[in-house]
Amino acid sequence: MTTEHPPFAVTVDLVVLTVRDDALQVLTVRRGEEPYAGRWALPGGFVLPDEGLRDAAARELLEETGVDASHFHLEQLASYGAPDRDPRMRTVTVAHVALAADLPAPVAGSDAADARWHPVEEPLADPDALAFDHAQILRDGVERARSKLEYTPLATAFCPAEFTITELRHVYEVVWGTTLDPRNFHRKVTGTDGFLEDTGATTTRDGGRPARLHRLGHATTLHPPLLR
Amino acid sequence: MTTEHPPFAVTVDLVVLTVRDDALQVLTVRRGEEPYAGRWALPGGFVLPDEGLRDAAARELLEETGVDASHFHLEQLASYGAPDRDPRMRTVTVAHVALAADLPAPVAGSDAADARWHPVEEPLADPDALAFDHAQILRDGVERARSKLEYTPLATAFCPAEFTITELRHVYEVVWGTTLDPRNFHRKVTGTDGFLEDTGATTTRDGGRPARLHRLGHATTLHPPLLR
DNA sequence: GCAAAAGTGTTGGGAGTACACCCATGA
DNA sequence: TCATGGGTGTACTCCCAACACTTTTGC
Repeated sequence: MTTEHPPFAVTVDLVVLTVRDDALQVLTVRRGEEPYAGRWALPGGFVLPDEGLRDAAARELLEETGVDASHFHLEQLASYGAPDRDPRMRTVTVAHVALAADLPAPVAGSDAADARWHPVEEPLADPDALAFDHAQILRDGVERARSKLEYTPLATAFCPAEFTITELRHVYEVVWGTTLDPRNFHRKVTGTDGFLEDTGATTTRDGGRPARLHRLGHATTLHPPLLR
Repeated sequence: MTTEHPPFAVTVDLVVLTVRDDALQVLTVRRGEEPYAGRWALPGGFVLPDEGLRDAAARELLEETGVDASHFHLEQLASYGAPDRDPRMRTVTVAHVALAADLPAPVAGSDAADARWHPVEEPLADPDALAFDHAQILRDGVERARSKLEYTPLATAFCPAEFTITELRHVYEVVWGTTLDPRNFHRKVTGTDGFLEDTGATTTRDGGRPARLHRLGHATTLHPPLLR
């Protein structure tokens, strides 16, 4: 190491995903300041001097959604630091992905004129749909979520604490954009050790015969995985 | 965003892995300066003012090994930014993983008193074996490499440009710490479309009947994956 | 010839798929 | 009784692990 330490600004940006209205949706904020004033962007902000990266992401999440971050799955995605990614200064952003069950309506933050859920399809198709390099970050975040559904029980992060197997299947179908055989899906997830825990309760909220309610079991990875 | 931009130092650190002497080994440098002077650490250094993150990692790799980074597989791993991870200042490091075939002997860099290959076992077992939080970074990097072998053709990055299937199998066995059936492995990798390309040449460098030499094919992911 | 490694054939079991079928509720 | 979704049974296919066997070299 040399004695020079070029100064950087370090931010966190968040890809907050949920399943709403049979679509995978991402939380976006409308920027109130230059650059990109009036454009949609991912929520995020500067890391504070004595704050860890994950803490900063959790704080931003709380500020943007008004809900305690301990109710989310939150993980680091990747860092983006192209020299020209922010016209104001040299900035490195540490992007995170958060997965959430259906949330209260988002609240506008201090420097966001508006906050809204958007289906991911449009910004995924248009690289200029979001400010900065946020379209690329969104692409990477969505792909992370899609692949993690294969080999972890993370689909449950999109569900309420207690859920039916059909609700879980809907998450897979929406996130992957596929259809799955309900019978085989049922057998597969109930047969994967540690994936689901039967609460004993039932519900008829989906119509038809009462469905058993489950909660997340102790597994952290799925053996065998569910493949797209 | 507010108008305050706390200053950070941004560095890159490298988990450079190779297969040598039937072991997975990592490139380490002995630190010449405080803090942690005399301790082993991962190679790395500060990102320059007009340099991208990947460019910085490639430059450090070149400085530490003396070999052109275009001959490596290099990918971003994760970022580490705990407020107290560097006693000198607030530092965020963007860790990368590099996978290499057997290399020329490492060269000591400008601020590294010594550079050496180490089997990964010892630093993986001892959290204090490396300076800073580098033992954690190494753990994450090794796990990344192990899992990527399952669903990408990345094992070839540990091989010379042309290699036999037995040499490829040795990579899997060493990185995963398992043994694999030579006959089934052979059938599996030759049957996975795009994994390998037959050069037509043969070699007897492994002894016994001549083995066909292969190079990496056009596949970027493995269908189906090879499972540990 | 013998040892060593390359490569092929065969077989049995386990997992995924497709789909028939029955169960339990609301209307 | 009918519609709707929950859940089980079954047969077929395909992949894969296990291992016998043949091929081709160096010594």
